[in-house]
Amino acid sequence: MALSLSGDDEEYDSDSEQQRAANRPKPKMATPSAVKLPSSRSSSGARRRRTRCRKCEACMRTECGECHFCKDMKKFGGPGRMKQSCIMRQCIAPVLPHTAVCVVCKEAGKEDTLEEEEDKFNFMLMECSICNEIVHPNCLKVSDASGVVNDELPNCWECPKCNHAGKSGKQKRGPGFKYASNLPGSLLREQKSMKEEGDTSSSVKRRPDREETPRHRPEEALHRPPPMLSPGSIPRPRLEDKLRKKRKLFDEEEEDDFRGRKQERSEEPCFSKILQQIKMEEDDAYEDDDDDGRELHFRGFVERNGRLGGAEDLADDRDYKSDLLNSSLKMPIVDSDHSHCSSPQAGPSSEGGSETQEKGPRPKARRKRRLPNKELSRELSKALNQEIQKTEDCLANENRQPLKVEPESENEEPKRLFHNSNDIGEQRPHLKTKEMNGTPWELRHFYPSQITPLGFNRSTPTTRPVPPRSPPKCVQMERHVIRPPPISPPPDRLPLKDGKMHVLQREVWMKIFNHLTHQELCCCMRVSKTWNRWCCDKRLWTKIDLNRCTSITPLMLSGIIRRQPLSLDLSWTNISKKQLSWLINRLPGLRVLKLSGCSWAAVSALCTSSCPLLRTLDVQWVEGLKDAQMRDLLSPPTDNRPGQLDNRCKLRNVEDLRLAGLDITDTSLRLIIRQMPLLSRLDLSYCNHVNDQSVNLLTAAGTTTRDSLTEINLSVCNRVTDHSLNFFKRCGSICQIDLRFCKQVTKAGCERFLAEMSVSVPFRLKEDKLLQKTS
DNA sequence: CTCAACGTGATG
DNA sequence: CATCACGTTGAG
Repeated sequence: MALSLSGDDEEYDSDSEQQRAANRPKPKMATPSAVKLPSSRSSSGARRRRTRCRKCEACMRTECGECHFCKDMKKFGGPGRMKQSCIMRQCIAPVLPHTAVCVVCKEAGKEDTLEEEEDKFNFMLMECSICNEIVHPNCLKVSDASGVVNDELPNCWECPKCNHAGKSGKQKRGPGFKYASNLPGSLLREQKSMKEEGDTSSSVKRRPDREETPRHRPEEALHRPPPMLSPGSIPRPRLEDKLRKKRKLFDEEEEDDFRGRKQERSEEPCFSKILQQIKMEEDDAYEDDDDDGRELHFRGFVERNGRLGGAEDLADDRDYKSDLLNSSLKMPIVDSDHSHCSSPQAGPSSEGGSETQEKGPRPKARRKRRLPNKELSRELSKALNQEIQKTEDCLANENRQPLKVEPESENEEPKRLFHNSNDIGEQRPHLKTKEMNGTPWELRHFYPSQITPLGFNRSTPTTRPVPPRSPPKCVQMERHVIRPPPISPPPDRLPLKDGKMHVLQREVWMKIFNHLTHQELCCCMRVSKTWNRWCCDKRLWTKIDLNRCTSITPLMLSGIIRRQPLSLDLSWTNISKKQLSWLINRLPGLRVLKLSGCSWAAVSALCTSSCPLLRTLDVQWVEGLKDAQMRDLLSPPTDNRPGQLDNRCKLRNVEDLRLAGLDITDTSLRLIIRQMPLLSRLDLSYCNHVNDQSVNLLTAAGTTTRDSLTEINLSVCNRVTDHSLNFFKRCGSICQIDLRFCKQVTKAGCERFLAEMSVSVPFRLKEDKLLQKTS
């Protein structure tokens, strides 16, 4: 990244001067801001500036070249005045600098030298978010005053001193204190927070963040369920039933579990035997959960406290899959590389103090979740939001549909429904369909059932889910920490109750976990902190299927990122462009992406994001995806400054392309032929514009598809005739030609093809008009 | 040393 | 408030 463009210096200087002359009459920054500290944090001297972790998704990414800050950079031709990191590269877990030392013993963090989690914590450097002091917890001889570990930032806590002094939250926190979740790199909104309502101390800190942004609730839009999805694969429960169903997912007990105390967790039937043995990292396991995984807790809390009417419904509308994923999101922050993991934790921290008390003797520090200090990287957040908003706006325009969308009013609606709740509202996916404004949009995509005669195991058309309205104002997008997926997450062995270690090593457990379904994995993740961590191993989540999931929530998105799947199925979901874009940018290794039935608005995220490793792209039945859109999808990035961006097709490595049901013509096919040299499987079924000429193109001399194509699906392409079969004879690698339900293809034609091919490449008719190479 | 970019003050 | 600007810190 450190592209050195020193040659620009002169230009920079002069430019800078000019600019200053123009914009800043008085360069009066006499005071070096980084040195002179505001009085508010004079208590303990200068803060150490944090630095990139270099490991998180964001850090691993390259500069987008498009954001505000990138554009400012000299290497992108900007003046270089702002000196800010690319918004997509904002580290989500900034660490203390290597040079940081304990104020007491003057030594660096020593956690690496220790095995025991607890030791690790005691010997790692912790920076107080209030007084900024950096110490080894062990060096503080305060016995029972507990520090409050901040989950959002590695090595960050409220030290016992400050915590004890009763300082709280923002008031005491230095103004510049940066929380990871504030970073644009983690732009998802948080879904935590209900429990925080009862959290006296923290509510002080957190409420403001919420209250400052009560106006729009992007989530409500996101959670709005699409109209009646009724695919066979996933029964769509009635709202009232969903909660129950969802519970079934894990176990009947779960519910009680969550309603009640988490200690009962070990009752989960599926593993109860083992569980008894496992050292309950109990409170940890749960409370450790990352913010985004707290919905269930949250519900428990709400119910327990009886504060919010209607809390019962909270999860009711949650989609089956969203529940699955969300619950599985309950990952302790500890799975990040930063090992404050060892730190003991408590959950909802000071909820009326009950938590802490109940727990009896606790380790020194509790964990507390905090809402990000919004003030802090506000700028960056906004930068990102604006970028996003910009694209969304453009998109909205370009996709202007007959019916108008009224995001504002849409977003208001839920508020009335859930008065109490900024927070609740966002947790509820369930505005009733009718509240969705009856947008014709979804209706227009009601494909007649007859169009799905084939037993594709692919998505078949149904009603489209309603796309989430993009939040009218991005400002409200709160941040959500996403931590990189753990790689072989420690520890190596499972701690048992008696202090011993389980005989099986992690990798053996992993083999076992490998046999579990995702549901079961989610179940396991609630067992203990260790299991939680292990079960989030991305090896266990290579494929994530959210097909027809009515509501893609931020929690799910972050869960996906953490698991870094190779294959992601978002078909027939209402994912938004913003969400998809966000995802893609964070899934650099994605191989398979299924977006069938999504809106072009969403799919267009692919135009601006790059997924170089994508092998399979399924965009069948994507609303509004026609030639023009296909062009956008396939054209190289528009910003082609030399040496800056890859000017090859973003989808150049796609081997399997599914375009069923699209109104595309040969124009698109030409592009595809040119841009996807590796294309091997092509699904053009239900493409009414596809005809013999299209096949001619695909198989023409000089095209790569001629040799690369192995399977082609032209079923229900009524303009394709027997003549196409002649073209296929030129295909060197073709193994399967699906012409089922092509009215103009005759059985005789197929048989003629078989006969003629039999000399060189024997084919057979697997089904009527389905030709397949034998052997 | 250079480069990146954090954190915060100044400005509009 | 949002945005710009920049001294300085931190990494290499």
